[in-house]
Amino acid sequence: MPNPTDTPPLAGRRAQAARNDTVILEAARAVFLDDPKAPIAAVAERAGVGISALYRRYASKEDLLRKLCHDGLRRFITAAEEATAEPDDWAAFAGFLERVVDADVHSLTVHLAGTFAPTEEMGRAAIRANELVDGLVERARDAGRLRPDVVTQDVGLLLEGCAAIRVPDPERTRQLRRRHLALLLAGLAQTEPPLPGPPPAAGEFDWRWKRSG
Amino acid sequence: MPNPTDTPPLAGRRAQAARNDTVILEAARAVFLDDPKAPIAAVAERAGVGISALYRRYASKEDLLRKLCHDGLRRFITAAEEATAEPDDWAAFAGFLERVVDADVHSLTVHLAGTFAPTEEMGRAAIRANELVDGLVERARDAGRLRPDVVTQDVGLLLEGCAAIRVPDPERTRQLRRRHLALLLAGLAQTEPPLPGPPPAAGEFDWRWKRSG
DNA sequence: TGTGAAGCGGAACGAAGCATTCCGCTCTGA
DNA sequence: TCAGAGCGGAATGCTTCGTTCCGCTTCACA
Repeated sequence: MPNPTDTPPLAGRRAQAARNDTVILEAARAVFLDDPKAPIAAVAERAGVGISALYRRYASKEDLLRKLCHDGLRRFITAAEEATAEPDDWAAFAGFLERVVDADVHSLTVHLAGTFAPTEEMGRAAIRANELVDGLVERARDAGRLRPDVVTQDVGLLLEGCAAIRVPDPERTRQLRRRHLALLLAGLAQTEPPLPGPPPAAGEFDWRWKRSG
Repeated sequence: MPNPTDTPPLAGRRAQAARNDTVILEAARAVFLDDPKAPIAAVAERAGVGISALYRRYASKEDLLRKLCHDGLRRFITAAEEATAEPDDWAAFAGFLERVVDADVHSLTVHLAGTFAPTEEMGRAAIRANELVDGLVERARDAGRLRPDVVTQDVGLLLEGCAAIRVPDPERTRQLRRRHLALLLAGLAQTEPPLPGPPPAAGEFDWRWKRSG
């Protein structure tokens, strides 16, 4: 095995393989975002590679799905961390939502749930993500910019709503979701009328992660 | 139990069959609402009947789906008509949305789209539905209660967002959707900040109705 | 320049899921 | 009494899909 970090050749078979790594991942992302139940072959086709190029990298479809979801979770956390750095409390909160919607990250983590067995590390990442969102919500609420009857779990619901909006063109999808989000943000900034019903609770969405979905 | 001397027999085989008509329809509604790609057998099981009871009534799965969607469209129109009768412009608009969300009608008409060939009558019904929603939007907007940059197509998007929220318990699902809707309504009643991006256009969602979904 | 194998394309395979059909049974209703 | 409406559910034939396998190409290295 040659050292991968030592003057890596950028052309030839190896380079092509390295390039395929990302091409495949991007294709998988696009395909499963479009249809979480898409066949493996669709990913291969989209990536412009054969099926064996996929199976050389991932032991099974579940493996690929897990990797994809884990990446999505990481992106989610990055978005939350970046937003947290914003000094203005409301801008931090709103900016976070915009980032997540733009990156289409919620679909990745949620619509893929239940199609694979999550790792322990993903569990930890999920907790971390939750803490970050919690912080953003609390800040915005304490600053009086966010309605007081909103809880952290509302954020997930709200992202779900945005993720549901989809048209064939990805860029147009992004625009429409932004429009929807703007509407929600305008509602979140109000204090009246109060939100009806019991607020969503912490474990109320864990069922998603149970197998066979 | 024998029937009193009445012309239509309400007990016996015939009555059971008549009862099955509605039982099957309700089961189908519940099952396909939960999973638009559910197998026919799931409907039969839920209804507590055999498969042949289904095929006696509908020539094919597509037939059943079409009937279900058409019914949903009718419910949608009824909701819009009832809401239109409300004198207060905002209450009419908000009440319409609440009705549709409560009846879970949007999922029926939209998530099933593309799984069957629509009839001409359904096309007419869709136009009628659109006109009704248009009227409700215009009224609320002219009354100054609804933000001026909202268009009729936004309503579909917004219902889509609500329909995306789901938990295993139907009643809890309804509650959470109501909560989400309340947030949206609070946003819809604001005028600032304006909604970003080009508003959704009329034919922008027709692709749903093209086959093979 | 020879060679072992990494990397790959895509056909082949086997399992699963599903719409639809079919067979035989049970009652009904006249 | 009995023809048949109504029905349950196994059987059928097809499609879809995950995964494996085979043989070819190309590169790294001697």
